[in-house]
Amino acid sequence: MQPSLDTRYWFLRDHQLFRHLDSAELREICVISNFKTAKKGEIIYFAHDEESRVYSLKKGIIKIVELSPDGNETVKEVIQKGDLFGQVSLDNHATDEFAVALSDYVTICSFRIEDFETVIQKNPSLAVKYSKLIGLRFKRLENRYSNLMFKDVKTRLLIFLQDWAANEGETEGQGVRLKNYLTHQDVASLICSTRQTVSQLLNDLKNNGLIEYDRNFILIPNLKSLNI
Amino acid sequence: MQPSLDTRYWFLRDHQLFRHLDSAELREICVISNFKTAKKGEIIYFAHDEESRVYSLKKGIIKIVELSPDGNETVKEVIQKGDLFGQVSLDNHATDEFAVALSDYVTICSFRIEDFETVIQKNPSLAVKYSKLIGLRFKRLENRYSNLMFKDVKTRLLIFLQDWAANEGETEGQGVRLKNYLTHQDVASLICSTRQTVSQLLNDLKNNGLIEYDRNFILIPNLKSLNI
DNA sequence: CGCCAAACGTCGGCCAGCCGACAATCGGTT
DNA sequence: AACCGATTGTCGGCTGGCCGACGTTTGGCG
Repeated sequence: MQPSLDTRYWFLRDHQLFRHLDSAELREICVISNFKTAKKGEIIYFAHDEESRVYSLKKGIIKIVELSPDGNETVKEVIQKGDLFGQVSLDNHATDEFAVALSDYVTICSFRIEDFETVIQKNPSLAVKYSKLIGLRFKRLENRYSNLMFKDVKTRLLIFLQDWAANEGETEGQGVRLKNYLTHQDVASLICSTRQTVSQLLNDLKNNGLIEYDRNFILIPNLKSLNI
Repeated sequence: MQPSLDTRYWFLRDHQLFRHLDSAELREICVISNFKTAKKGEIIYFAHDEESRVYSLKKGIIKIVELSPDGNETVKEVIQKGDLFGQVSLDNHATDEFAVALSDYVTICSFRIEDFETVIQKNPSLAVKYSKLIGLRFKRLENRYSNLMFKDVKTRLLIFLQDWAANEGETEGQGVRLKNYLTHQDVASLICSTRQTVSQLLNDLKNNGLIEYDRNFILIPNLKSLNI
């Protein structure tokens, strides 16, 4: 089940958080780490049904989902390779989030938060890096919040597409191609709107020649023409 | 201008973040700290017009304000004694936030983020505490975000009042009394609504006997009757 | 290859709450 | 005590986009 210590070592070594550690420190972390794999559609964890953990995504794509008050699932975040998730605030509060694999071959690595704290205590520079990482996420969330306050749905969708393109787009000619692993419902949930509205807006964009898409990809022929 | 080292020492000693440090460590921090005072209405800092700093509010109440795209000021946060603000994410990105004193005798203490990082590096347990502090703020923001998505304005206002009462209310008989230092505009901005709507809703509550208020105070006779 | 659930497309009704407008009230100032 | 800017009270009109409804398309699976 668990990969060998050697494999773990190499997994961890290329994480931004651990890169600068020397090899003895890294081996120590290998011992407390825990790996899991999953394939598309699988639910990876329920935060509340085991001890609190910090997770890091090594491979694949997942979404963090929370059940909304009305029982529907809402997507809180899409996690990319290298991102941290789970109890990043290092407290023990239960949440009703869980993660869903959006691609095959998802690999995640986790630490009990107690262990993780110990590691931070021993490696102060890791602590600073970790603080900065959380700070960055804080800013991202602040940004989303401000978009939600000031921008209408159409603008939020355009911003979303641009961010997505910036992070994962592969340039194709003058444009950008995205692998489309999100449903309209997912997108709606991420930009705080509804499936119908997203569907409608995407088709508007398509009809105006600003994007092409189907279930598998989104192509933005000219990023700059997606004006906000 | 700056208070004596002794005064600083006592200021810092009762901060949750520094409480557990021994006195030598604390004295070191005193040296790199910087104090400022302000009175009601004064603007305390523009984040972008000096080097990046982390601030801590020692005394009084302030609001963190950002100019919204349309030029109006929006209140991002109300800061209480002991809270951290400024570049808590420890990066150097300029923001166009500033702080406004809402009470007289505001005292804040600040560190250059470079210095603050050094302190963290030297005190790993401080690092963990700091990470947790940011984590906590992250959760608070997440919570606001989720309210904004799922609750209507009336509910957001009720939640706001309950939080406010929980944090700063002085019990009075069966109820809670709040010092009202926020304008309707401030409240609107904090719960993402408009002045008019807040005004209207507060008067509805008043007419239904759920609260009493004027410009100086808000009295909630029975917290539980403020049902959500 | 046909079946079925999941995802997408499209329409119209509807309403929370934003917005402009203006009056009333307060509190600080000279 | 009269003045003035800031804050609050109140009214209607207007609309973004939510919501239910229903049909169509897709892709995975037996």
